[in-house]
Amino acid sequence: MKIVVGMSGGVDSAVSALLLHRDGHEVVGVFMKNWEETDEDGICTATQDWEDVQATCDAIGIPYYAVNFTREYRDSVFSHFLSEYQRGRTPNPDVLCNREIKFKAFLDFAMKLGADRLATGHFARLGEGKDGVQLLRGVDANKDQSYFLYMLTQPPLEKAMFPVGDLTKAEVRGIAREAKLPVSEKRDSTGVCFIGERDFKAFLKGFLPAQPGDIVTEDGKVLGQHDGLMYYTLGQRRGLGIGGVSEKGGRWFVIEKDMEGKRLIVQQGTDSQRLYSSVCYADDATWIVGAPPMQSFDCTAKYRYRQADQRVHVEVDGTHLRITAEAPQRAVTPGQSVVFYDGDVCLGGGVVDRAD
RNA sequence: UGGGGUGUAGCCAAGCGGUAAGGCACGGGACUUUGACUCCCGCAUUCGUAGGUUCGAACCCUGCCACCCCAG
Repeated sequence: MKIVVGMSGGVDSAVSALLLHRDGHEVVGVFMKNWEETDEDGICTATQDWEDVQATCDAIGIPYYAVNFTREYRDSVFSHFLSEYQRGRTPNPDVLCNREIKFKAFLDFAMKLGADRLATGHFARLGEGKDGVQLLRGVDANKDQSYFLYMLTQPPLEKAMFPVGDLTKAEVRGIAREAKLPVSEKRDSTGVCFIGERDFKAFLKGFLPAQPGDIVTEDGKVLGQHDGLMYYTLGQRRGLGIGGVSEKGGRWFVIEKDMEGKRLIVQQGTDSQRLYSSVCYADDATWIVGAPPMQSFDCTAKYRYRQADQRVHVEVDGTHLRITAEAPQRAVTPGQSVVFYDGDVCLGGGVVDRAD
């Protein structure tokens, strides 16, 4: 088979390419550059990553290319990301990036190159179910990335391959080390995909102008000033700059954003009941096999990446969902994705609109 | 300017003669392909200020300054 491997410059995709090459496939490494800016230090991290991809492909002995989807990324991921923040919500750009870029624009590109499949270094697995291809959690529970792939549907999944999905991170590093891949010891990357780690608030400020307002308690007492509601998210505590207000001495958390009044509402203490909710409503529901298991069903869910599985009941109404959690959930945040699982099978998910 | 009170890090706040608790904030790190949460580490040679008493004071005494309260 001819397989295009999306190479990020990291170990996971490098080992993915290596394993497929060893299996005798015709492998082509392709690097995506989707963000043009340099980081705070003025260094274009993409340059280093591209060099790592070249060195890795040379070490494996496969050809490589670089493609640029900067425009597509900006138009179908970043613009939405900004408009969501503008609305005071907290989007997850990476779930969109997977659907719109890696498994759409990039997949199309791979197909044009004549590839049969597109492989990536995601820690997730694919399975065969009676309703089609299943998306499964990666074997390494600690690194499972199926959460970020929940928006994928059958067409892209039929072309996808996740070679490291049934390996642990330690095994991946071990393979890279044995094969003497140049990136075997490279540090795992975090931060928004393609944009990377950076001072998030400062980054947003570069796109969304400051709109100051009051930081107030539930009963309206003004505790301080904030520079823009969009820079904060529910459940957040750092960056508020308020302390020692009362002898209680607890930490303050954001419990609500009053967009009209430009007020950031905070509450003291970790036990703030206002931060918890059992019922939430989500939109834009998507399902791996194209449809929900039933119109109403029980399963487990993650309200954010890496959260422990939560028992929930889901009621489906078109693309709208009503989700009831068995245990109250902390800081269910509009814009974030709720992703459903049945055991190791990722069913799909939706985007939180509001929580009660 | 009569009386009373208080002045400890950015904010709360312990300390009451023996050589500066704690919390919040903040900074750094860990964790992490979103944003958060969480965890770890750091954070006053100095206690409004100037003197004095004492082997030794943030704690005792005196002057001054600032703020608060009650009287005017």
